[in-house]
Amino acid sequence: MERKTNAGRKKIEMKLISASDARQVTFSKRRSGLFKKASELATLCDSETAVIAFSPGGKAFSFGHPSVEAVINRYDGQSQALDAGDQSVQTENLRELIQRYNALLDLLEVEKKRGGAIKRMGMEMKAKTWLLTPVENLNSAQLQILKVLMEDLKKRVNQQREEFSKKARAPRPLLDLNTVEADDPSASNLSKNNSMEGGGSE
Amino acid sequence: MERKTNAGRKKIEMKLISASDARQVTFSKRRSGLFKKASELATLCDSETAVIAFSPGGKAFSFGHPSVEAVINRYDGQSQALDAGDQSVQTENLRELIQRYNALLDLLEVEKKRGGAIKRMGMEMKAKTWLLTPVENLNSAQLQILKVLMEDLKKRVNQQREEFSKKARAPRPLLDLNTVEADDPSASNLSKNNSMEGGGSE
DNA sequence: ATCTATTAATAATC
DNA sequence: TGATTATTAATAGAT
Repeated sequence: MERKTNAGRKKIEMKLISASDARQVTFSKRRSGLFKKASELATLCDSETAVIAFSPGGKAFSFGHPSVEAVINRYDGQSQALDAGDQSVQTENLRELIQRYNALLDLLEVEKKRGGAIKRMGMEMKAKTWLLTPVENLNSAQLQILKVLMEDLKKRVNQQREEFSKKARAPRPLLDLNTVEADDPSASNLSKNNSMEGGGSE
Repeated sequence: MERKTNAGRKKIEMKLISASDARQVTFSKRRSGLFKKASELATLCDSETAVIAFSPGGKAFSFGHPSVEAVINRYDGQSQALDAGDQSVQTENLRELIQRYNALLDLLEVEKKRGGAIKRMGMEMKAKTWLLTPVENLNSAQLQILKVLMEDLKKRVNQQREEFSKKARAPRPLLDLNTVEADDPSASNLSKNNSMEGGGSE
């Protein structure tokens, strides 16, 4: 007969687990536990909740209710409605959307001039045709590409934001276009942060 | 002696707690528990972790290691190293960046034409000045705005993408410059409903 | 992956 | 809000 007397659970010190194997195992167990807790919180309290955790191997795991994206959007920008659906505020949203969109257009027009030199470096749009298509009519693949483009720019923006966050937490003015105009020539250097991005194998 | 015997813990059903008071209490308790778990995961496994939860009252609570911002950025910006920093692949990145950026410029130029009518709706850029500033030199507030602009477009893209996904699962084809793929052991969709939104005082 | 002995979290109550 | 306590739930260590 086998002895079934396990040592059972023991208390552990709250510090980095040095053994990488054990660390990976613990990560797996606790990740699922954490996600379960998050799920329960969402269920019991109808709370919009999101959890993101990177494994020791660099792989991303996430939980979100109703979705990670939704929670993040709500979190870092009151980006409330804007969705098609709230008939009540549709008009207001439209106005705001137009305003933002135009700002974006102007910004990019300027960037185009700035990038004149870059443009001349031998670039030529490969698929100019679909770029003429209204966003609403793009196919999945095209939208995927467009998404990537957006993320590139967003990333640049976020990096800069982090830099500033360290210095002083911005009051989060959100779309007060009028208030923002003073050119702050406080150029800062990016301080590269992490190393192994591209999804690791788990 | 006084009687200290209370009922103690009991098993509860995993469904929305109808009594708003109890729901708020449960949220508080479980939120702290969730954050503690997240904190432990980060400590034990050196895992970059972030948790965001909105209370029934609509207030946001968050935990992040090393910071919510950092984790989110890494999460939805699985883009390569477009940053200055990786000397090794700098050239490659530059080429790619230029390509993407030009695509973005062209796209938006087109969008500008399309939106001609919109533009005429009485829009005029208020803060054109800072739009001329290189992204690297924008201040925090300006970057915040820029970020919002990016998200608007990204959002539109994502919405469309979802639409297509429903109709026909796209094989996720060409130009997979870098798929932003994160495991989402996503969970259960709860029967969303309960109202009581709106700026709550916590 | 599974299985316990324990520890940790927490529902009910004050 | 904060404690207290009876129980349930999570999980460290071993298989």
